[in-house]
Amino acid sequence: MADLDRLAEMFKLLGDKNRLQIVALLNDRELCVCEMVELLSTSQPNISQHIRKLKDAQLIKETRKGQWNYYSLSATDKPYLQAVLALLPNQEEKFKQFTPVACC
Amino acid sequence: MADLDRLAEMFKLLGDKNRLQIVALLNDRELCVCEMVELLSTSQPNISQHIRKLKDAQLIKETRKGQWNYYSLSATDKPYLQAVLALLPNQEEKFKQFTPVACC
DNA sequence: CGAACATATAAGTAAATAATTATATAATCA
DNA sequence: TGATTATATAATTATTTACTTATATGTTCG
Repeated sequence: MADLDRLAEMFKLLGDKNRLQIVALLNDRELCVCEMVELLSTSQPNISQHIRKLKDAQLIKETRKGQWNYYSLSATDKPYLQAVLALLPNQEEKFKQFTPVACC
Repeated sequence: MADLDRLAEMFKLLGDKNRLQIVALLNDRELCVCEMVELLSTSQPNISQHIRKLKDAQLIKETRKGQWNYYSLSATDKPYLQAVLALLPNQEEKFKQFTPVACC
């Protein structure tokens, strides 16, 4: 596949509000699924499915800690990704308003 | 709309093979519709519709020259766009293989 | 072991999107 | 003016995508 096509694939992946929000949050710190559910106010399966797409594209990686799956950005030195991360607005506010729920 | 949402919108717009190709080509030089039809090997209405989306988002601008509509990148100093353009692979090869058709 | 919890996956549904086909508009030129 | 060319728009169809609901898997802990 041509460079341009792969770039389009990446843009498509990031061209979703929820997925881009996940990437932006992970740019600050790693998170488990239930934290993302809280932060994005959506359902657990919805988060899990977006995560899978990001993982399939190797944008994020998973580390299990007990019963929790934590996710973090993977290969931040990967071509393109660094440039994209630089565009993301800071997510401090999101975290400030965030009161961790029982699960995590 | 939040910064992040607008960024997602832009990624979605660029997350299409054909539209990204158009932007990449326009990064080299302005083109009329029939040239894009040739270069992308797709139908004229298909090109026109992608162009409309790019124009609505003010990524490209139109200048009519006689019966031809030429398009070029608009406001290349716009936030984000410059960073995105820097990621685009060079399109020289595409132009080399391109033999302009009767129309233009 | 079995209940409770965290997460993933599968199946189904609804909405959005791209592409095609058909038609309209606008400019040129004989 | 009428034919031709370039392009836009509208209508339709097909595909893709996101989301929901339901269920399965894996871990912890009594």
